[in-house]
Amino acid sequence: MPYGDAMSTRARSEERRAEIVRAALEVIAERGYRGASMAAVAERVGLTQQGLLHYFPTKDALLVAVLKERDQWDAVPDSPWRIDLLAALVEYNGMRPGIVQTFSALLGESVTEDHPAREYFTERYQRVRATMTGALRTEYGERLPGGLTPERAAPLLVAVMDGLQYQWLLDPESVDMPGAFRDFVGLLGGAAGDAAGAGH
Amino acid sequence: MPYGDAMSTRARSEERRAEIVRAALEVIAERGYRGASMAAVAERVGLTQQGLLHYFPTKDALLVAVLKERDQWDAVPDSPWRIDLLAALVEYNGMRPGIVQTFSALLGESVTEDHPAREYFTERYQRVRATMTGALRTEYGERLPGGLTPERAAPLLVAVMDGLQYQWLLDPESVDMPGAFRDFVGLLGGAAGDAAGAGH
DNA sequence: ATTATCTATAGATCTATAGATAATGC
DNA sequence: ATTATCTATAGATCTATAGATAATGC
Repeated sequence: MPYGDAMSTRARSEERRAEIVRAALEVIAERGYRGASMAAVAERVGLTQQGLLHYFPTKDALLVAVLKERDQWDAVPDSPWRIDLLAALVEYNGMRPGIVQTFSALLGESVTEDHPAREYFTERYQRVRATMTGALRTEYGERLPGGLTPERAAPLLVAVMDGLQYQWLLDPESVDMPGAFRDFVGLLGGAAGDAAGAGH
Repeated sequence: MPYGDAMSTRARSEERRAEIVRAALEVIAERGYRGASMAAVAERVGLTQQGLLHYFPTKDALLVAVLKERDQWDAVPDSPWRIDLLAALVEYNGMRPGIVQTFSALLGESVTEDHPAREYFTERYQRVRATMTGALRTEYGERLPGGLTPERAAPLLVAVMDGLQYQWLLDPESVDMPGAFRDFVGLLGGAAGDAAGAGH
């Protein structure tokens, strides 16, 4: 029994799959999806390209697994998200540039034609905007600063998260991603500081 | 004289180059940079791939020309930008999804390793954040809502612009990019509406 | 002379299929 | 039987080089 334990074939297979998905996340972070080759992923787990195809019969099948992984990752339940949890998530993301890079690269590619992740991101954003709308309403009620409603603030919240990721990935020294995100939350909360132009 | 006019060889050459760069913008919008082939660009201007290499001897050389084009495009002079001009730019961008898609795809790819546009975007963002800081200071002075300074608001402004582009490209029906951007500007200006949680 | 293009082609990759071999689990 | 891998390989691409041909501009 070369594995030295009682793991079933099925369990070992699942573990191998997970290992492959992790490798794929890395390779996509480095080269994007279109630039990632099955051979590069295979090599990273010590398989030949054809051995990898035993687990994921096409490149797209592997991408699907990667995207599923993401959904579990920062598993935003459709239910209640709190804004302070969001800030904590951004803080946490600041400690794992690899994952952030994988999905920022995928998001960027996804706007190109026929990209296999396009539908995934489109639907994900609809869902996330709805979730954020709910979180904002719970936290701040119906009226936000600037005369905004939760519906109108939600896309901004999402945009800030994504946009900051690009600036931070390109230049982590110059951009304090979690700090900037808290700044934005403060803006929505109408926190301290002055109203516009008041002081000087 | 097959061209029927007095255009010099040099001028015709320049025109051909411009034509090629336009084609490259399209192909990159459709497939990203890594996914774009020189042959696809060549075909679009009615050349063979090798004919194209006469004008741009490598794929990277063509990318450099594309990025230069961009700098002229929304030529943000290092000098004064006004916030209302920014809003107008976002409005204008809403009418040219092709260009937005080209550069959103490039930005996404640029975070991957050894991407030939990485340095370009890193430097561009440093410049743009500085420009925006100046514009915010001119417009709103030293104190912004939420206790922000122009320095801290600038990365948020940039992030909102980029992030909204992705949401809008993926789902133009659901996202009013220019409207959302104006919402954000209103937030910075401390416009109408209530302070946090005031009403309900 | 220089410029604009073309044909031919080398040399790398890439995805995916076919089919073999060995080990594992009923 | 099923699962895990491998070798071999077809069939597409891709970038880039070499070298020819024809037209343009001193």
